[in-house]
Amino acid sequence: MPELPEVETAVRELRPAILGRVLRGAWADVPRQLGTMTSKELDRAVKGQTVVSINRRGKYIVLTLERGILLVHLRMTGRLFVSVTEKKPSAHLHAGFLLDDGSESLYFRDVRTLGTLRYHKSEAEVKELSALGWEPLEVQVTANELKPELTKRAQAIKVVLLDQTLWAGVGNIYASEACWVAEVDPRKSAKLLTHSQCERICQAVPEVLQAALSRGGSTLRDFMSPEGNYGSYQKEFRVYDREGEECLRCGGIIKKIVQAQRSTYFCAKCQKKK
DNA sequence: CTTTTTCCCTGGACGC
DNA sequence: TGCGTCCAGGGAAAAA
Repeated sequence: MPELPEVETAVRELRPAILGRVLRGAWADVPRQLGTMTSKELDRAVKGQTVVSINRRGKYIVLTLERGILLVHLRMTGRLFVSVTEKKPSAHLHAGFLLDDGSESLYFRDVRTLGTLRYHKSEAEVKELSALGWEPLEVQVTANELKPELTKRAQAIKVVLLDQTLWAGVGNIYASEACWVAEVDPRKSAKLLTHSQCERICQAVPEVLQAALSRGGSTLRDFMSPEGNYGSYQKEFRVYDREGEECLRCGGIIKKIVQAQRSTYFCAKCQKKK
């Protein structure tokens, strides 16, 4: 569930909690989450390094250390938080980083263990980051810039919005919401969008993400920020998770369909403005 | 090359 | 109540 607003919320709360602190060691108990590195190698790699900065790129959390970076992706159920070091890690804790004198740890909890935790010696070598597209809240993309990108793609616009190489950080919830705000049919082939529709998509994507961020993100099932807060933007969803309910703009009934194996919610009555 | 499908994983909801 | 099935969805890998 964590998309850009949820990841940004996590980074903002984590920043004052871990900036400048020294990592004294690390452990992780799901090898798959570390990629090719073992828990022992991770421990050796981070030991003694200070956290220089913590930022977000797309849905990735980038922890910059003195001699490397730690790349964390929360995927569906991942959560980072700082807490008193536990003698015996409780349920669903899958990685931990001892801080300073060891009395506190930065923990990674992940029920479904789909999240990833990767250490790299430098940011330059990380292809996951270099492949990412525009940062929606940092660059205001214009229709003239978007149009040629969409012309290359025959997929439905909502599916294209999920492509991290276009806009980084847009996930399933906000892709549906953005299409509603832009009054664009999510099923429409990206390359067929009019100039006006491109303009509205360029407006809607950052607008929806910013609004969600200002509410601390959305909590549908299990998103919880590092400080233990729930997001509240789910109360303002216009289409997502509202199948069968009335459209707030035209009174039509919100439909749920499946696109690229994921749910899409939309109003077939009013999301067709040229 | 691009696009689509599969897979990873657990817990909660639901039908019988 | 208990058991089986489906679903949530991000993104890499495999398949088409």
